Amino acid sequence: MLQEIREQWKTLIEEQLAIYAKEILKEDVILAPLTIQVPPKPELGDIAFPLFAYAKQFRLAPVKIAQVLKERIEILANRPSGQLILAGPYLNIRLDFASLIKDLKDKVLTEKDAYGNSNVFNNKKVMIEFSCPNTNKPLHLGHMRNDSLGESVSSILKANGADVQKVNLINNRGVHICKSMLAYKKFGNGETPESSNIKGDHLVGKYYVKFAQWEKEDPTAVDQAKEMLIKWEEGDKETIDLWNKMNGWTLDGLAQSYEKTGVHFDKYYYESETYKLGKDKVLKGLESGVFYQEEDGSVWIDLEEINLDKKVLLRSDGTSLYMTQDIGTAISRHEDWPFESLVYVVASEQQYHFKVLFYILEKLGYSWAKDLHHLSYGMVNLPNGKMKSREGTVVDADDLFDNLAELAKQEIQNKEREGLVDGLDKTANAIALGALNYYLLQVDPSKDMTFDPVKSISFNGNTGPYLQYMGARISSMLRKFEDQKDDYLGVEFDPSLLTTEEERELVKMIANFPEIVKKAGLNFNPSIICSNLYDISKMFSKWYHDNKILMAEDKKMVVARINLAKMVLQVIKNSFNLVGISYLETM
RNA sequence: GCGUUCGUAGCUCAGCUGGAUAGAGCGUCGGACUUCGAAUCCGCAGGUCGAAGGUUCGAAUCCUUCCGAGCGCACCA
Repeated sequence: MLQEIREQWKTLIEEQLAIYAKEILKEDVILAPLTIQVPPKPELGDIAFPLFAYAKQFRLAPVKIAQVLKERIEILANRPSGQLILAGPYLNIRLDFASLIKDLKDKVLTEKDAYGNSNVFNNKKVMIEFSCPNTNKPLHLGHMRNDSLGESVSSILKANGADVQKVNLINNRGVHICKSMLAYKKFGNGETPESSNIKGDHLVGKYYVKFAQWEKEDPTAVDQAKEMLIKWEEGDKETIDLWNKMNGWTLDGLAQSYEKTGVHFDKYYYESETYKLGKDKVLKGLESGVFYQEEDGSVWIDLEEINLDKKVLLRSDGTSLYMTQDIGTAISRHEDWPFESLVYVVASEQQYHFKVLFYILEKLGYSWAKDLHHLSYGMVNLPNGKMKSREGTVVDADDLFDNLAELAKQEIQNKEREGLVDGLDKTANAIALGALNYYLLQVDPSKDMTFDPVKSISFNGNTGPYLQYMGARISSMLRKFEDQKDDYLGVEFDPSLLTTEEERELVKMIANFPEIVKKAGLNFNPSIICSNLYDISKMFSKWYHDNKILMAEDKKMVVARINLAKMVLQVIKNSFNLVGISYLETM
């Protein structure tokens, strides 16, 4: 809506510029397209068109160009709504708010949860892979950033009209899996999650750590793990049974973590099921000459064409590697669901891997290799550096979540709101999750971020709970209004009453929301939604603080402001859905 | 060494497809609740946007070089 008005003005001014140019220069010239901006201060209008770019061609000061354009446009009968403002070298527009608000209210309150959605992806089939845990240890903070991003980007793509399929890949085979199995076999004494009362994924993780200790004492440990992998690939019954048992424990534990953090998938893939296809494809590629074999039997690809070295695809003992199975996984995915785009949400440390993977698939002749995309996100670091499992500095996902939920619970109790809230634990969990998702998503995905376990997650300021609190306050106010609804029968909505600076800013933000959703979708970037969400919440908060809404003296004013609050709430709720924050009516 | 990403306030981050005076939050200090929810709001202080050149009417934003940091370049995943 706002976008249409901008474009209309842009077109009109460009037309006038062209006419003006022809008068001065006596010939047709190509003019640079007009740029659209937002003025830095409200009194300068709502849309800005800088005219510097034309000064040279016109041989006139931009201030003069602006003046002439303004005079000429003002006498035109047919022009878009709004008023022209001269601001030096800028030609600005002040929007006609009354008509904008009227249309906006109808649109937002009719479309409701769908307000802001677009169809820029035009039903495109997009598969998105994220999470991808190993079955040898529990989830940590790094996985949480991955999960938050995966869920959020999926929601954002759906809101932009994509047909999204969320997939997970369980990394359940490989030497690292054998390590925890071997340690369990040696030191486990038949311990189970039930007997030890340890969550399955944590129990398996315990033996992965144990392996690392044992490895230091026994130099044959790694070789033993490799032997186990060979046995596993041969289908040795004892090995497979142990593998099944321990994987089951881990997957149970992961399922619980996913449930708590609101992570869901349409389909699960398992490396154990895809690596064989990968192996076949590598051997076929060897036959067709895409790959080559060393004397020891290992299979390689030469990456000289893309200025890289060479990469091993099958070990000399014939077992598969990470790359081998990823080739198989991609191929079987395209067979299962012929995607038009496949997005891998994987940390930036694997950029090399994906560059090579995409190249290999292209060399193997898959035309869809060009539709593969690595959504690379930055590392989550701790104040003193990287998380290291060996140094015990890994932030465990379950612990972190539980601590946050506990803090939220205490906060509710401190405020003596336990009885007012819709379930203490339920609300505390929703607050914890909102805090976590917002914290992880507000940073540009491509950038590394620092997480301070002590200070990072607060419930005040630019945080998830702040946003939830704004939602709850609006919700509370609207409930009160509904209770007194009879007092307002027949009072019409009058948009011309919304004239304060905050009200105008709120209207603009509401009107601009669809653009924000679009931008977040095209850039695969939830942080755009986050900063917009904070901006509108903060603006609402200031407005609410300085103005009476439900308590306004005049009934018409109450109705006008309540409707604006409704629109703000709708945008906040729709934003919440895109970044994994629960909307709470009370908190 | 090669590749790649990044350097913005004490800390954590916006702003980066060039435009008007570079913004938030946290932290410090100070103010605002008999009034729609104070998990709130307001104010003070805090910046040679890593450095130097270049392109441009205009550079935090684009280009080059340098300095500094992260990540990668495994028969690990």
